[in-house]
Amino acid sequence: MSTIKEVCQLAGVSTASVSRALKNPEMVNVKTRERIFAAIAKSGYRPNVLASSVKTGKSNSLVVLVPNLSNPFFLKIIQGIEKAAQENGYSVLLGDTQGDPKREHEYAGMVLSNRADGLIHLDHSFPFSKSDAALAEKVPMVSVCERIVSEKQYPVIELDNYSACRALAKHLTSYGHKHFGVIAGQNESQIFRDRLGGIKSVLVEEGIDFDDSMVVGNEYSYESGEAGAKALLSRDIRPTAIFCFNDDIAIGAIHEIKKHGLKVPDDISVVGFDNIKVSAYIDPPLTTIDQPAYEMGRKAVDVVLKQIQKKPLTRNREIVQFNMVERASSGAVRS
Amino acid sequence: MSTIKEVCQLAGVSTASVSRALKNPEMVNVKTRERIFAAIAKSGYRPNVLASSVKTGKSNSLVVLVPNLSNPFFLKIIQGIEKAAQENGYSVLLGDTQGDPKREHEYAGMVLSNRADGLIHLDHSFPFSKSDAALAEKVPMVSVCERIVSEKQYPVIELDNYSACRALAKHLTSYGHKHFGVIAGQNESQIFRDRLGGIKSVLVEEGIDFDDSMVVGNEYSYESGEAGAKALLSRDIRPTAIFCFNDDIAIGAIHEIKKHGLKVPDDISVVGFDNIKVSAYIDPPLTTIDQPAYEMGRKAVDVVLKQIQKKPLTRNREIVQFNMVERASSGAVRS
DNA sequence: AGAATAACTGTAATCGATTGCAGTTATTTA
DNA sequence: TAAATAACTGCAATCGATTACAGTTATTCT
Repeated sequence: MSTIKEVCQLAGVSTASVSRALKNPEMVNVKTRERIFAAIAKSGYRPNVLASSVKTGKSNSLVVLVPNLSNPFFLKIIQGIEKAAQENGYSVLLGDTQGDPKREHEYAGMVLSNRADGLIHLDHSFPFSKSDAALAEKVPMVSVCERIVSEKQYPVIELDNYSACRALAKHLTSYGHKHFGVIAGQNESQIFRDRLGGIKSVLVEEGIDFDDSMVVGNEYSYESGEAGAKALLSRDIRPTAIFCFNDDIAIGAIHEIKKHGLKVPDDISVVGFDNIKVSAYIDPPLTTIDQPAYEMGRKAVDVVLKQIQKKPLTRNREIVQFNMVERASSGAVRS
Repeated sequence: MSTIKEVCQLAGVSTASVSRALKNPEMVNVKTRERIFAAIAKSGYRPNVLASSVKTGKSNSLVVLVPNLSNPFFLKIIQGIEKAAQENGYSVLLGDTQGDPKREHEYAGMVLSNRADGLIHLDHSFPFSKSDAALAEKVPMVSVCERIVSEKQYPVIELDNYSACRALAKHLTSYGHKHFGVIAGQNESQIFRDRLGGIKSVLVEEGIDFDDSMVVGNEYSYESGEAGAKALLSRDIRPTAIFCFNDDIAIGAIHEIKKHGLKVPDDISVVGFDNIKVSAYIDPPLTTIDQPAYEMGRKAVDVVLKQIQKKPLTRNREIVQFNMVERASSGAVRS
């Protein structure tokens, strides 16, 4: 690997000029500039970005914490993040935390050790360890989907989960459903409260009874969907419609329901959340809430970059639009 | 952000001792060490990893090039990479290339500019630009699934695609199928040749006619699966079994077949490749080849780390085991 | 033509670490 | 107890850049 010095030698100039030729070409005379570029080409010189980072104090990287890389919904967000980062000259450090606080601390620490300039978190946990909490105060950090629980209110890109679930609930009640089940994901999160709140608000309006024993599940996975459906099907009053808090859960639930010889939506309607791609391809195609995941990723980058550049944020919570996608997994209740 | 100097002041020692206390604790007396750690704790000091990287010449990062982040199979590989990297003190820089050579060059360039120490490529293209080719000679690089096309033979972690497809083909011929279709992914790759070769070898043995007009598709996606199935269904002699070169394609194909009012597997058997998680949950569950994606990711890290540490590689091609998973999407041909 | 200004370029300090070498103190050994 | 050795510790050079400042040359203005 050749360094800036070798380029100097070849071009007969100082390191300063080489550095300027690359960063601020207009500062150096066109003739010398050409000589420098020729030397760069000949030597195969590549600036050591780490060295420059030490001097400038900017690593031009963002670290992204993902609770679960298997979830295609997160992936779509990450794609958006990655693209936006790249367009802004940033690179993305990926941290698959599996929800493990130790791993979160480790990855979050990258911002403290100058490996990254900012942090995008796809979860609600405060990712720093208690001992790092003070240092974390001024760290550029955004969360997507979930609000981070901490004293300081970090910016968040989120959906109006309450309204989205109201839309789903209205959709189902309009079909005449009266008995509902819910298969949730993490049930200590704000998302959980918002979504369940949205559902309940509609049921109250419609005068439909609902109690929390019909809420099961605590993980966003196919398996949890299967287990949740199994549990709900064994109830005395079997629900005729099930809200699943993401599409993976819904896919698992549908699988289980069919295994019991029941039909979706004839016997039970199922709705999901996220609108991952495969949801349009399963049988029956899934009614769900479309979240603009890619856009959310891009927005997260915008926000964290603004923080890094110490530009003011117009707002601390960015609400993105949802869209209910009606497909064949939901239908009229069978009389 | 406090630096090593502040810790020195607090502890009353030189920078050398602080550095040693962190990297080689046994080199410094236990009493001073304690003083240093106390000072570190008090100041909230975090070593600047970039500064240390400049000195040591190691960034402790790997860059991973992914042609398509939406593919859950790649994700599983990435999970393996990420975990193994983390265990070895490396972090992962993610590059979603979308198969675009420009983006590949850009990400591959990270190794040349000291941002990363090695490169894991999930595709077959040579990721460096022609102008960087010379510099790339000694870059630690591995590919997973696909062999990189270049003069130099880079190590690869791959499956015995030929044998895997032979297994699928035997499975289908044993069910009496005689008319086959293939929906492929990229059809200039080694994978394509190996897989098609495997299928054909069995058909030849069984005396079954097959010609290349029954091979369609050029992308690993649901849409391509749909389009491919549509094309195959319109043929004069409709295939009774379709090989799909990944599970996404198979899912798209099944969707399309059902849309035509046909049944899987009664009318048409469909087999996939990869065994992504959702394949067990679709209807009918997919017969496919299980690839140990997570393990492949881990192995890729092993190999690239060996290259980085200039340890000898035992072999240049690591073949991992496949496993045919028989599910309900394949069955006897209807008489 | 001489002065003022603009346009380049180089010197050297700096970023925040790591590490070879030498110096100091403590511990063994004879 | 003196000499030899081991165990620490600090000085200062170094990694590969960036950049304030000053110095030099070229251009413009009166």
